[in-house]
Amino acid sequence: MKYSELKQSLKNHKLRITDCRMDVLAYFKEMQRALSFKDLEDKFQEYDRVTLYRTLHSFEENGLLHKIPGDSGSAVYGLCNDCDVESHHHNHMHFKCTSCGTTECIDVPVEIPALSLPKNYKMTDMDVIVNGVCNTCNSN
Amino acid sequence: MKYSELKQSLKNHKLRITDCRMDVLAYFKEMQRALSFKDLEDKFQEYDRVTLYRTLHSFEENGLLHKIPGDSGSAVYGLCNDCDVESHHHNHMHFKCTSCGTTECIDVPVEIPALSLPKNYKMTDMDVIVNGVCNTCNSN
DNA sequence: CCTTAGCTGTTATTTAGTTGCATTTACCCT
DNA sequence: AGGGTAAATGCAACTAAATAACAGCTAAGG
Repeated sequence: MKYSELKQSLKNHKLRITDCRMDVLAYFKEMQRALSFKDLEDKFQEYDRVTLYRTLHSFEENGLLHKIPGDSGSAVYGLCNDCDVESHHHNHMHFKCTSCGTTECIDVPVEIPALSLPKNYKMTDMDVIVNGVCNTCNSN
Repeated sequence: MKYSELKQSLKNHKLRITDCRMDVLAYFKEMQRALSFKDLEDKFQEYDRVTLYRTLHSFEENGLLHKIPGDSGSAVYGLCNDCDVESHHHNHMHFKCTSCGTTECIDVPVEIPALSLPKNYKMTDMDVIVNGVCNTCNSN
């Protein structure tokens, strides 16, 4: 991904251009899968832990990343497609591979079914996590 | 819930009968919602933190509880309906209230749709977390 | 009873995430 | 351009969450 595009992406989300943010964003774009804090910490030893935490938070806050629910303890983040500072909408699925542990965003829209929720419950949105075995692991 | 029933429930899942396990299980049955480690720690100050952790793990391992994915950092557990040591199957939904933060198991089966997963991906199961406002919070 | 596998409490350690503060930097405005 | 300012960074200390090691105790089966 081109430098100028990354820069524009940060600007679009009202974020200042800094080395750390550029590198982290580029890494997300490159990897095309959900990354944990640990992934970043391993990759970017030149940046302070705290800075990486703050980078993740600012990205999440400004609609560049979304936090993906996971029972694994530490949080995992994935790139948003068309979110901005005002509106977050993540109507896609997440696929978690039980073999290699990686999480990916799958471009299958979550169609909200006519849920028969108990009386007086109101749904705003929905997280769907599909567990299984991914492409790469299936091939081995 | 009767003492003898709780006891039988533990036995059915091949777990020894201990004070801690009886109390924790009773609490889950009584509350009828998902509980976090912190909930237990607050409730049962007579038991050591480590023991409570171990109780949760053993319950999970033996099919008495299932871990519910959540982005909130610490894990949340809900009672299983018909699981045992061998087979876990959690085809029900989870409802997380954005207002009070509690998570409940909703007895609506997750009907696995004809997902068009990317090629060579294989699904084993699915977690569905419905976010919204619950009964009690809606009434206030 | 008595034995023993397995549960418990204690302490210590690892891992995850946050806070405060001094310094530096991006970027807006003439 | 270049200067002022709000924001980002690095560092250090701190809180919280989870796990590990080990010695003593107890449930359950004979």
